[in-house]
Amino acid sequence: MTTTPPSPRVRANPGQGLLLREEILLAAEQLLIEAGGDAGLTLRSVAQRVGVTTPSLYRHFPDKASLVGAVCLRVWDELTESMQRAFRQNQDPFQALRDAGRAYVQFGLEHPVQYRLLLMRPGPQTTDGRPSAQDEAALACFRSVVDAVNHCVTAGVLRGDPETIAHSLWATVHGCVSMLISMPPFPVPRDVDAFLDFTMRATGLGTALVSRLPAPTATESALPSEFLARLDDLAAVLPSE
Amino acid sequence: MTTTPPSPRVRANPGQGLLLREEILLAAEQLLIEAGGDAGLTLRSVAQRVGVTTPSLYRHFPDKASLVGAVCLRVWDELTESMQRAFRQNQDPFQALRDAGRAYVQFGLEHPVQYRLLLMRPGPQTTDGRPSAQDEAALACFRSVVDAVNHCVTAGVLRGDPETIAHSLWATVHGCVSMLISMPPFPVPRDVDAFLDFTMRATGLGTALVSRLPAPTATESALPSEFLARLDDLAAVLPSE
DNA sequence: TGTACATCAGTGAACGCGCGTTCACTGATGTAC
DNA sequence: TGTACATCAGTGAACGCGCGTTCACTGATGTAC
Repeated sequence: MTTTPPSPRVRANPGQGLLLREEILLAAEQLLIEAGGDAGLTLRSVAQRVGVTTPSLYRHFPDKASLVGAVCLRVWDELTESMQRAFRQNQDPFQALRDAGRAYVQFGLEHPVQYRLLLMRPGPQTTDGRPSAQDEAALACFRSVVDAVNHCVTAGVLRGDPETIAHSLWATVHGCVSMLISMPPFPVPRDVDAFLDFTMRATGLGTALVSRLPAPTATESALPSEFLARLDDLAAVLPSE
Repeated sequence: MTTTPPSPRVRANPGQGLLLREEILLAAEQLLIEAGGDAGLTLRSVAQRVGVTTPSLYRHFPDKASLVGAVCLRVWDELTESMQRAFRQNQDPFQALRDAGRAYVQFGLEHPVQYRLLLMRPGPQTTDGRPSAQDEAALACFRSVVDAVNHCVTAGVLRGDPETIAHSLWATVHGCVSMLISMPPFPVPRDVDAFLDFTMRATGLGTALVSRLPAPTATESALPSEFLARLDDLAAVLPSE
């Protein structure tokens, strides 16, 4: 956003280092987007964008990984907030889950580089044994989804283990985002909205259905005609607004 | 696999360059796995593993990207083959789709680095305008899924646009794999198999259900109690083996 | 009120590394005459 | 049958680049006396 020109920078007073830290984070995120990922991000470019020399960044972050990590932490908070907004704005817990899913997808499509940074990185980016601040932000985000699923269970819309269901729902929306922003070398859906609506409805209703099936049941093979006939009946019951 | 020791290499005769090309590809894939991705792959390491000097690789591949691309091409073929095996071995088209999905997930979990290379790369890796050999291999893989969906449509199990449905199903299994191999900083499912079974059943049955709903219908908000009651009836119809 | 000092944000120059890639070459082979 | 030659897989040394990071420094500020 704030394209600070490389004007001669006024030196911050002692104790005011946080201001520059803030500017560095903003510039880093912006350049992350331009570079398409952390591999393409350069400390030199961050320093230049802020209007400062490169070693100066080391007053605020011990190394490049920490800088990127700090950006990620901030993005996690934004993602969590946009989902929790959906939770707050819905009375019905199933509807809340659906809107949160949409918020999640929208966030991913609007911030593909950041999304990739949070959720599509190669390995477990652990620096040491215990969870980092970034891990905790991610965990908080996941927990809020588990809570929302739990409300559906309490309301009788879903059944079963909330954490497993949350993982399943997350995997589906993550698959949608991931597929759309990674542009694998085969055709992108002609109608992205139709694709998203279809997938999210199928997952939502399918989860409601499957969570009602006896838990450790053997997997169904073919779908019998009686089942298909009842599916047709069921479709007629759903309200169309 | 074939850990060729750095023994003094016998020079191939003119016209036999393909042998070394084959060895290079094998070594490259192995080192790709060890390095965790193409960013960590080094031409020097490939050459060393094969037992040859680095510039020698340039007799077989114009640059590093081409070498990685050639590995990808091969992996696409393996993935396609493992899914088509599932298609061939099933009479019932819905069951075929389910088994293909399982084969897909299994492939991804067993070859995480390669999977990431094929389906989780940053941008459209187009060198020029027209599709590369890798693009065509990916397209062939996707087409085979569309065909399988089409069989389900013909059999009356699914309804609607096969390509949209294929995208939707692919997104779901891709989400599962992607989530499991990327290890985002929140808890991995306690029981991976239960998670996978649940997700794939929900998607399969949900897709069968939603494909029966009037196509461009408004989205359902809350699930009415009548719908939930019928879901219970429906669950009783499904055969358990 | 003036002065010496500690603090610390930011500087300028450079190090050292590993990488992809290039270049002129070598030498064993199959082939044409 | 012998000889000159074209072919081409592989070599050895090096280039040049951009990167993260380090180091000794500078100089404006607030504060203690």
